[in-house]
Amino acid sequence: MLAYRAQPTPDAMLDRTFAGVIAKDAGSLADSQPRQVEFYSANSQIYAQGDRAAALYQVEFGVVRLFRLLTDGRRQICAFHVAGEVFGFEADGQHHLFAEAVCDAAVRIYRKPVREDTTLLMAAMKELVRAQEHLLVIGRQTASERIAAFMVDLYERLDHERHFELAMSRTDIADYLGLTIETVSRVFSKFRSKGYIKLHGTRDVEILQLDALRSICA
Amino acid sequence: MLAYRAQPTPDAMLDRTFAGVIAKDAGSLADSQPRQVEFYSANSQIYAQGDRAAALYQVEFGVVRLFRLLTDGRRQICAFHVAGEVFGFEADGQHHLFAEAVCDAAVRIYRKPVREDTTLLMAAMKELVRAQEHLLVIGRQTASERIAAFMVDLYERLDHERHFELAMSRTDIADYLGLTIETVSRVFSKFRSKGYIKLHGTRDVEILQLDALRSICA
DNA sequence: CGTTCCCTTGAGTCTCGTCAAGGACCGTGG
DNA sequence: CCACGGTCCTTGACGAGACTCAAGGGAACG
Repeated sequence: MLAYRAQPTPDAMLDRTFAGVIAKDAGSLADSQPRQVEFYSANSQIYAQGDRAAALYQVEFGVVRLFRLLTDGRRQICAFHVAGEVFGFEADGQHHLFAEAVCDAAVRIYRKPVREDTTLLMAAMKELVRAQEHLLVIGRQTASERIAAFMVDLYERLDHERHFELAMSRTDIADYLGLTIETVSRVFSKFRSKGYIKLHGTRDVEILQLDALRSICA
Repeated sequence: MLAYRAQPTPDAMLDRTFAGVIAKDAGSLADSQPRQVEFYSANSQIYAQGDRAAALYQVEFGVVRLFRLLTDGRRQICAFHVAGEVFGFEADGQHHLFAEAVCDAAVRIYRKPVREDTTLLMAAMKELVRAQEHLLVIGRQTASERIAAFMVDLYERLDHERHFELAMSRTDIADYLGLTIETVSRVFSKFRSKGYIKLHGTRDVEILQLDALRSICA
């Protein structure tokens, strides 16, 4: 039987995706000295959401979970990581996730690793953060919460304009939020009847009560 | 009213996250000549899942959707992208998502952009691909499908060992898959009673019918 | 003016969540 | 060795939220 707690053999580690990449390219991550291995007992915290991010982490043994929290305690784990895998990517100097040891674990820490050309990397990490935040939305939120979050996200991405056109169909919205078009339509109607939004046309939306939508997002 | 279809002003573009990064750092992405802008009419495909990936894309105007498909047609949109945003990241030379224009759109294409030190970038993209695949699981799959996918994923990450220990609690699994612990427990029991798995202890799992689990994943 | 596509609304169903009770496992201490 | 308490897991009954199926409305287009 294979146990996560066991330290993997060097060979096993080389088989693993990230370990392979890193081991084969000793000139980059490995250069980010000082290297350091830290041990974490089960359920102890490695870093918290909001912490300043100044390192990358590679699992030596054990298992690590990355997760986000809603204010009411609902939790969405974005990933489990086993030996060899790298985590701790961030886009703006702070962590957007919590990291904890699932069982006793050791983590190798690469401090200040970002000496590389960061343009692409930053864009990729931005994309990653977006995906992880979206995981929380579709994993742990109700239909109303998802739609409200969607509206607020659009508002913020579109120059804080309260009145905008939806480029996408109800089907697109449903597939984005993990719902059906009927549910999307019903929630739009509910928000309209409550006065949160106004629908000038099916895709022509005006936000009337932004705070109401924000508070629904939880 | 703000319409996605309108071409953004240069100033507006500079405000946007990725555009800002790229415009300010003309020495990197911009060097990846030849640069090229392509137009796509509404609902036309930009690239398909499985296509060889050899470029990055930046939205000039319009909206783009990135999505994955299940064999039965269920679809999960992972992201919408508006003017200035960059997409098309991949981890192993091929696209893991479909990209389509939501409405008429233009996309600037940066071919063969990856001259940078790729170690970190590859790790970040691997993480991104994982998050996007997980989006499909929790956005569009039933409880049984999620658990089956989870078991198969563990099997494949743990050296194809059919007998392994779960490092994580039922609560962790539930939070990872967007379910409750009761539902996780019920599905485990169902799989056990159908002979797909054997539970030597609550966290000591043996896969008996791997093909059955795979076929459940859809 | 008719057709088509997209969206809305309603009725019924079902999956999954909630609440509650009980069982298994484990370390501690007698 | 066994009793005890705590934690984690399982199982059942019930209910709510979202899905399915179906019908109809409305805007765009020829």
